[in-house]
Amino acid sequence: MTFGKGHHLHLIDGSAFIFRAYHALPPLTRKSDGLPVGAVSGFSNMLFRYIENNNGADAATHVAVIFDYSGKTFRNEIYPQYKAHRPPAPEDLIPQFPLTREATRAFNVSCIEIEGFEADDIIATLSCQARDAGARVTIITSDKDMMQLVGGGVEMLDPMKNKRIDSEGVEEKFGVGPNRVVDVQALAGDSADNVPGAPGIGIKTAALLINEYGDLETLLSRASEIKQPKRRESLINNQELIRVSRDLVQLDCDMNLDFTLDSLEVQVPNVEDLVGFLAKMEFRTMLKRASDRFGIDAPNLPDAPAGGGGASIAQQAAVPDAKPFDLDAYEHVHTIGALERWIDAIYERGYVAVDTETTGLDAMQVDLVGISLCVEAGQACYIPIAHKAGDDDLFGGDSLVEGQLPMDLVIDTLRPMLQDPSIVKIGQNMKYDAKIFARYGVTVAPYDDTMLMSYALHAGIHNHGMDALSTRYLDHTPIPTKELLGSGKSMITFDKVELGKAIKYAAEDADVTLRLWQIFKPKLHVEQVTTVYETLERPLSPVLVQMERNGIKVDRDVLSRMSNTFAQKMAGLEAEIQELAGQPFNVGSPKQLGEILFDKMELPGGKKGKTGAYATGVDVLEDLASEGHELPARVMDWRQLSKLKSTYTDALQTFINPETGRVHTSYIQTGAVTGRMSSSDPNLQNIPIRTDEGRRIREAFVADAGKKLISLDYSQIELRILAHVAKIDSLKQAFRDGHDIHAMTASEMFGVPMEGMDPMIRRQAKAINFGVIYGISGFGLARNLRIPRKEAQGFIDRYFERFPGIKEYMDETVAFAKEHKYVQTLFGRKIHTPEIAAKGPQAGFAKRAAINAPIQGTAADIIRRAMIRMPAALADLPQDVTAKMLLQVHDELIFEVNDDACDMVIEIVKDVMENASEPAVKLDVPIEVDAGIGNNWAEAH
DNA sequence: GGGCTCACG
DNA sequence: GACGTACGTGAGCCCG
Repeated sequence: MTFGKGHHLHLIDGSAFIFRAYHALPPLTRKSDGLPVGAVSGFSNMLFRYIENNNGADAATHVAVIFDYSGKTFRNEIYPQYKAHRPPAPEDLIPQFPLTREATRAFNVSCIEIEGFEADDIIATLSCQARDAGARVTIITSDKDMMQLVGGGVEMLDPMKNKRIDSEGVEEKFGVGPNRVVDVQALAGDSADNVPGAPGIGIKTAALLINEYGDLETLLSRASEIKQPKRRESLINNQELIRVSRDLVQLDCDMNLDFTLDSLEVQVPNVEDLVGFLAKMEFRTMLKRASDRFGIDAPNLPDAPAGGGGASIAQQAAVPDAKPFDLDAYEHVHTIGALERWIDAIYERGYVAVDTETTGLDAMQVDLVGISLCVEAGQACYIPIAHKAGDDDLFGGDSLVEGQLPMDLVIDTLRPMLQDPSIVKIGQNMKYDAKIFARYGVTVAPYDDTMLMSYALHAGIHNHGMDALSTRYLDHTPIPTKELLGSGKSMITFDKVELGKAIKYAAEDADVTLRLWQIFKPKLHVEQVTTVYETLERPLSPVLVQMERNGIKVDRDVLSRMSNTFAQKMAGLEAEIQELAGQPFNVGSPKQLGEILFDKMELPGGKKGKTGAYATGVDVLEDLASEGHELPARVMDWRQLSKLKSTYTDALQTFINPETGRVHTSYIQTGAVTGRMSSSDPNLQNIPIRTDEGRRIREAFVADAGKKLISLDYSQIELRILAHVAKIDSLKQAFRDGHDIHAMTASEMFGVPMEGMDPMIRRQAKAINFGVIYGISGFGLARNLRIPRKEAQGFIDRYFERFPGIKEYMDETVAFAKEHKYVQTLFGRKIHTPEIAAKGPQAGFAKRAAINAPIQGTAADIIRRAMIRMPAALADLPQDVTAKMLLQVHDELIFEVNDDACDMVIEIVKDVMENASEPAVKLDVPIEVDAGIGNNWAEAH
C-alpha cells in the first residue's frame, strides 16, 4: 500500500537523543574492552521503550530515526559562525556515534543521515512530504526549531515532558502560529546555534512585532514606523543579519531523497540482529528484556568476557580478568555425597560441561573410564569409574584402583540429570560422548556442542579441535593427550593412567569446554549465526548419533571373495607389467614406476614435480596409453584393483563391529567448510560406483533379514540451486518442465534441437554445467573435456553470453567475498574466505571456492534439514514398521526398512526431502528426489 | 609425516 | 607474457 492517508509517520531526532543519553547517564563502558557505551546504552533503551510503547491510537505505521551527518552543512556557507561556538563532541562520545546507527538498524528501524544536511532538514522534508500525502506526522524531539513544521497533521512530541505540541502549543511557545515561527526566530536569534538575530530583540518582542506587522518582510520594510527607538534602530541596522538568520533557521523542505516514505514502514525487529547487537554491546539487562519479549534463550554473557569485535585475536584470547587454570584445584569425586553435591550445583545453574574418558576412540566399542563435570570456570571435577591397576591379577584381569565409585551407581545417579530437559549439557564433540552414554543406557539431552558452535562461527578460519580452540580463545594449552598416553607401540589406554594425572587432564577438558561455551554462546548472536547453529548444527548431532549407532550390515564373505579375485588379477597384471618393463619393480611405487617409464623406456612426457619425482597420475598414464603404450595401460588396471582391494574389500572387513556385525562410520559434522559432512572410520561416502568392477563392492552393503535398503537422492540439486541463486529463468523453466537439463543447455548454446541430440554435445554441456558450479576456468574445462584450451574458453564465453545471470552471480559472489571475507548459503551459513584477499595463484583458488561454497553449502543445508526432520516423520509410521536412517552421501540418504513397507517409507522420506528448504527458503525451482529399493546398496541406488 | 594417487558427491 | 587453476572430502601407500 502506498504511503498516504491513514498512515502515521514518526520522525525521531536521533542526535538529540544521543546527547541527552550521554549527559544523563554515567560514563558506562563495555566490560570486556572498556569501550565507552553510555550514550549507546541510553539511546538503545530509549528506542526499546519507544518500540514497546508504539501501539494504540498514536502508533506509528512508519518510522525513521534521523541523524546529523558530521561535517559542514550548507548553513556554514551562508554564515560561517553557525554553530561555530559549539565545543567539539566529547572524546568518549565520538566512537559511540556509529554504534547508535548500528543500534537503530538492530531494532530494524530506518536510519537516515545524509552528507551535507542536518537532521532537521531531513525531518522537514519528510514531514512535508508526508503531510502533503495526507498522513499524520509526529516529530519526536525537544528541539524548538522544529516547531515551524507543525500544522496540517504535523505535531511534535517532546519526549522529555511526554507532551504533544500542536499549533496551539507552538503559539504558546513563540506567540505566533507555526507559519511565523521562522520570522520570530530570525529576529530573536538562537544562542544555542549561534544564530545572531536582531540584537536586543527576544522572542516576546519578536512575536509582538510579527503579530503587528504580519510577517518579517513587511516588518523590515516598515521598520521606520516602529515607535520604540531601540527596536527600530536594531531592525534598521541589522537587516542583513536578520535575513541571514532567517535563512539559517528556515528548514529545507525540498531535499531530494533517494528513498520513499513507503520504505519507512514499521518492521518487527529481527531477533537475531537485535540480540546480536545487545550481546556485542554486553547490555545484560536489555538482553534479558529482549530475550523475554521475543521468547528466546538469553545468550549467556560471561562474567569475564573475552572481548568483542575489533579486538585482535590475541587480545580476544587474552581474557583480562579470566580465572587462570589451576589443575590442582579440580576435585576427585569418589563418594556418593560428593557426586550429589555436584548434581545440586548443576541444578542451581541449569547447565554443565561434561566430558567422558574412555579406553579408545571407537565410541561403538570402547569402555567408559570416567566422567568429568564443570559448572563454572575453574570449578571442575573428575569421577573415575574404571581405572585399572595394570597388575594382571590371578584371573587375567586388572583390578580396579582405589578411590572410585561403582559404574552402575555413578550412571544411575547422573542419568536423571543427563536426561533432564531443563539441564543443558555442554560438550566438545558431544556426539562422541552421547554415543558412549547411549551404550550405558543414558540418552543425553539436550546438549550444546562447542565444536559445532565454533564451526558455525569460524568455518574457513580455523579448525575446531579443543586444543586449538583453547589455545586460541582461552590462551591456555591443555595437557596434550600424548603426554598422558604416550604414542606408538608403548601407548597406554586411559584406564591405565594414574589417577592423579587423570583428574587433572579430564577435569581440565570439561573446564576448557565450559569456558569456550561461555565465549561462543554470545558470539553466535554477534556473528548472526545463532539460527545456523540452532537449526542446522545442534539438532543434527543427535540424528547422527542414531545413524552411527544404527550402522549398516556388511557381508564379510562377499568382500573377502572379492579380495581374493582382485589379488589374483593383480598378480597376473604385475607379472605382465614387469615383463613389459623388462625387470622386476614395485608397481605400487610411483617413484619406481616413473623411472621405468621415463628413464628406462624413455617414453615422452616425463614431468617432475616439486619433489623431483616423475608424475605418474592417471592423466599421464592415459596419455601414454592412448599413444598405444601397453605398460601404462596395465598399470592403470593394476592401480584400480589395488585401490579397490586395499581401501575397500580388505579395509572394510576390519570395520565390521564384532557385536553388531555392522559397520558404524563416524560422521564429522564439521568436516567440510561448506556445511557438508565427511565420513571416516571408514569413509562410507566414497564407496565406488563409477566402474562396474568397483560398483560391485556395494553388493556387500546389505539389508538385514526381512528388510530392504532404500536409497533416495536429490536430482541435480546443485544445478537447481544455481538456477535459483543466479536467477536463470530458462534453467528454472527447464527444471519445472522436467527437461533434460544438460541437453537443454547444449541446445541453448549450440542452437541444436533437443530431440536426437548428439551425445557428445550433451556431454560437453554437462561438463560446463558442472564447471560453473566449481568456478569454471578455460583450463579446467579443457582438461576435463580433453579439448584445446581455446575451444574450451570459447564454450565458456558462449555459455556466459546465453546465461548472463551466471556471470553476474559469480562476479557478485566474489565481490561479496572480497568485501565481507565470507560468503553465505541461502540459510545464512557463513563460509569464511580469508584467502580471497590473497595475491597470486591462491587468489584464483579462493575465488572458485567462494563461487562454489554457497551452492554446495546450500545443498548441504537442505539435506541436513531433511535429516533433522526425519526422526519425527518416521515416528508416524505404524508400530510394526521399522525404518532406520543409516547413511548420508552428500545428496543421498540410505534407509533400512521392513521389506513390505518400502513404498510407504519412500513416500514419507521423499516428501521430507523435497520440502526440506521450506519454510525458511522458498526455491524457484522444484526439488526432486529419486528413489530405489534393493537387497543391497548396488541394487538400491 | 608429507606427497601422491584415487575413491566419492 | 608466464604461471597455474575446475569445488568439497578421506584413506592407503611409498619413502625419507
